[in-house]
Amino acid sequence: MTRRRRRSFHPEVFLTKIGAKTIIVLFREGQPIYSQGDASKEVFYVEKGQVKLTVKSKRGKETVLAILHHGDYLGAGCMMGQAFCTATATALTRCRVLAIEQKEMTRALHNGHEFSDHFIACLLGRNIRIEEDLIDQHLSSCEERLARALLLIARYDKVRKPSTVIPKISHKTLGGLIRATRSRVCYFMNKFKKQGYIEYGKGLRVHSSSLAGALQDSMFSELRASRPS
Amino acid sequence: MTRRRRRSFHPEVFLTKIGAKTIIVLFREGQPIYSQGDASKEVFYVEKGQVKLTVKSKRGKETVLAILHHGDYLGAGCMMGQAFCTATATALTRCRVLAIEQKEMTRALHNGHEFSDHFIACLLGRNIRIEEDLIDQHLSSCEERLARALLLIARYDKVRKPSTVIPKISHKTLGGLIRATRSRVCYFMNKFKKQGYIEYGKGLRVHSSSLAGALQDSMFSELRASRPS
DNA sequence: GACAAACTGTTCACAATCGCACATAAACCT
DNA sequence: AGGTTTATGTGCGATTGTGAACAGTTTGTC
Repeated sequence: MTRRRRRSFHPEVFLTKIGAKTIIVLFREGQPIYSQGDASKEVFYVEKGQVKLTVKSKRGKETVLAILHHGDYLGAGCMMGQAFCTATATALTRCRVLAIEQKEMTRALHNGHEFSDHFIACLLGRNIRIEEDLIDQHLSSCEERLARALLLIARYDKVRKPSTVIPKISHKTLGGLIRATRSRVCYFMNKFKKQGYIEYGKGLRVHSSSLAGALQDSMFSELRASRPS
Repeated sequence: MTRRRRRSFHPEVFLTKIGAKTIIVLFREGQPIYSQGDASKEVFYVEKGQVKLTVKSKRGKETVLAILHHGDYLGAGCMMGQAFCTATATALTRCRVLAIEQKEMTRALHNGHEFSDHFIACLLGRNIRIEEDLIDQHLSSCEERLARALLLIARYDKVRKPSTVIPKISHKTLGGLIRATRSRVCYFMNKFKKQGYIEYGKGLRVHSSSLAGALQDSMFSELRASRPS
């Protein structure tokens, strides 16, 4: 499967080199980076940490669009002239984020092709990922979706094997992510726990190789092997 | 809302200008453009017509990922080094498609910034659209999803008002698109018909303004106004 | 430590949706 | 036309998922 390699390119370094105005912002756990409805005038690049993207409907229901990691861009909509943020971005962990004004971003994209290549690769990667999420929604059962979500979050952790620790992600958040109610998530989490796929209480540990068993004959059964960055 | 404007840029013209090897391919209604599992070595640009993107799971279930129109790119995964097509692309109508080899695509992206700007805009637009689809999956009812799907397909038709004709899209296809069974789609289609939102039998006509009423207090209630290209 | 707030575990009645089955109806060969 | 295939209309039992409730647990704060 295709995962982004060549982390040789560092936007921060490049942007500094060409003298682009950027600001490094640090966020504490739980702090909002931007909120749905805010004016959107800058793009954010996640250098470290995890970010939760949520959307809430008029009826008050809230859902989790994605969990983003280092190397992902946030709020790119403003590059298309979107005046307002369509989602809320919240730091799930301590985050180090690069804020880049739309103008500066455009300038960087026009300075050689190094940056535009990088940005295109990011967009393509994100594209592929959201499409997979959509496919998952359509073709997988609730249980499979949860398993996949856990595996995908786990793979972004520092400790690689045999089990990885996941930061604070509540059942409610997971429910929003996989389109299920909290009680449903709770039910399957305990099922996974009994089966020894995960353990929790004081941090969550995912045993990727065994949890991957839950995805055997679904799409995404290859999640076992691959690793990030 | 943001919809792609400035159709002033024509990939075909640009690619010819820089002497890139491209092939224009014509497809008949129902003809496959590429199939899930094929080697992916080229990107396709839809110049005219509508294309259905489908994915089928190991268990044999099939779902519709998207319906693409003129101005959309297909199979961009190969730009990220994906060796195989993850979906099947089928022409829904007569189509005029530009096939661009991956190498040529890269070359074009590095020739000035006109093309890379255009491509980035397309990717961003597609990104936004898939994200909306995902949000729709999470927050809307089956009935709302169907209404939205019909509105989105209708807006790409030539005849603009007051009602637009949609080409051959079966209930099964619609079901795949909105994550619902055929019988469910049939039920709501007849409900919409009774309410006078749509009419069909020998081609489908969508009365956008009234059908939009079904989306009043959902997200996407702005679908009424905007128009494509 | 004590209190409040947020998160977790579990249950249950009920609504939405699925997966069939069957009957037509329309479209497509030859 | 006749026969085949494909699409539509409709009903129904089985399944899945919802939403609300309530109790227990952890976390954060003063």
